Amino acid sequence: MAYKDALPALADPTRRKIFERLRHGAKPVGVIAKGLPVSRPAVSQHLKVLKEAGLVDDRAEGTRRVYYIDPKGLADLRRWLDQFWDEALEAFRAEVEKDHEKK
Amino acid sequence: MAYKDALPALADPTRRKIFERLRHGAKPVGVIAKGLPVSRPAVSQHLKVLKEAGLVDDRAEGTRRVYYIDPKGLADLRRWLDQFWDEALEAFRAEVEKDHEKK
DNA sequence: CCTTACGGTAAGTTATGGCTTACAAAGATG
DNA sequence: CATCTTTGTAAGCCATAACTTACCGTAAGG
Repeated sequence: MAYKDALPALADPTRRKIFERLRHGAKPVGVIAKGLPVSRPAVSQHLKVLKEAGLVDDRAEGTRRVYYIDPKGLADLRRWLDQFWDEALEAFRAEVEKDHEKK
Repeated sequence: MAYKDALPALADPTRRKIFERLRHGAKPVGVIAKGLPVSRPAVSQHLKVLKEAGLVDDRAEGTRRVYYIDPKGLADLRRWLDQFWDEALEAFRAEVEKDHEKK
């Protein structure tokens, strides 16, 4: 069910940048925001969306909040995609078949 | 590169319904629209977005346009996701490690 | 032909979502 | 304890995206 949240979450370019920045490891909000073309509060809001989608999680570290990728959301997305993949490919083969018949 | 179009395309719930309706085979616009809570022109607009994202393709059949899933867009999305998956999982393991150290 | 069925496009409206600035809370540091 | 750092939240603004109705082109069929 969570892919319904993950897809909109990853649809936004800025949010994708944030997400991709965490690919190699955890980072506090300030570090994530540094270099991005939006304000730090904007980054906080994006992180909230990503968290609600199960794509990231965070942990307190003093006054900082360290964010890292949560595989849960990614796994849900993969599951949905894979389930689709087989059926869609099969249907596509049938389509190509029809196309060739026409000629 | 096309995953950047595929993600926003699949982020919309109505568009996902349309896409999922084509999972098992091709359908003309009218059939797709039937049962959906939006007007037929809206469906046409959604199909255009899906097509530009490489997620569907269409073929003329008399006065009808038959739409079907194009594996191309789906494949791009899978590739992006898989590439992410390995690195993210590794980073997550390091995270859990740190968590346990704290205790 | 004339009409009917089908679907794309244009124009306009409205809701949503991403951004900003301002503010508040909570831990570190002297 | 005062202050500084780091972050989340609130309120408001604005662009965009999803929808509607109206219209047009095109193929089928009497």
